[in-house]
Amino acid sequence: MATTIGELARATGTKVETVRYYERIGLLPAPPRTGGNYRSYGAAELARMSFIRRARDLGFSVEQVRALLGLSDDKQGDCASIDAIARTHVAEVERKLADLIALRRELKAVITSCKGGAVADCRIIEALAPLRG
Amino acid sequence: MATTIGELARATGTKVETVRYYERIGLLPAPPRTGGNYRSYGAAELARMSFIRRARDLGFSVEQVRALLGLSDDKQGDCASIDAIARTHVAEVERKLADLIALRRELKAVITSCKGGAVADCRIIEALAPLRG
DNA sequence: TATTGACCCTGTACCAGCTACAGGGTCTAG
DNA sequence: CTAGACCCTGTAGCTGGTACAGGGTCAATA
Repeated sequence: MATTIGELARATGTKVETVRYYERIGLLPAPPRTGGNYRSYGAAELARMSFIRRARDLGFSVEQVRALLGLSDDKQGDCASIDAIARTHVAEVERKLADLIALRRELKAVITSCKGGAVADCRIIEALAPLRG
Repeated sequence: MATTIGELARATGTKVETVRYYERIGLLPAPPRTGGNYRSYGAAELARMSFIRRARDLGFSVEQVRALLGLSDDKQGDCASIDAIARTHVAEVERKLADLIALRRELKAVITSCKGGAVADCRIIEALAPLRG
């Protein structure tokens, strides 16, 4: 049943160093050790690590994951706080999305019509340095 | 004509510490100093700082900005390398954009239908912890 | 003239979220 | 019995700044 840190990492698609890092910052509890001082993980840690990994993949910050874990441990608690964290996060994602779309538009405007001439006539450089234009 | 670091920062929409940081990492040359050891900037530095600021705003990395500055200093050089950097960057932006769109789709799937019940029945937590489902 | 307050200086430490060593120990297969 | 894959701790590095601490300078005002 018990797995090593390497197996846990492989099973959750993380790196060994990352698992140790999560332990250090208190996301993952310190597991028992074997005689040779190896970390020995059970099913609960595997589930917790999967949860962390999935939440991180979805872009939740480490602090948001910490909050989600704390809230999810309290089974009697109210789902509303969890919902609030998720909605805050989706709002952040939508803001970033809007920023990137604006950025792409500007970048494309800058890039148009470089015909490979000399730098002195480069439109990209011109577009980047409005004070010289 | 000569401006202080504070004026340069205000004129380019940066912070004083950031200007000093750019000098430290070699993006902006170290300017002459006044008798009181204050940095004294001229028009060239202002133009360079504007360029840096605009390129950073457009999401170019510091190393990309460094390369663009190096290339743009060589007026006889070929515009093609500049074009390549810009196209690489726009490709990165489009990749990030696609990632964020996928992320938003997944997040929204996770969020649907939280009715404010107990955490034990929270669909968000369920969606995040596939191993428990 | 003295003193405030806004500005400037250097140097260092800190943020997120890992990642990459260095310099060891342990375990397993051949 | 030895090679190699794995594990351990601890520390330093990455990006792109930001935030002090502990001072110095300069212009205006009382």
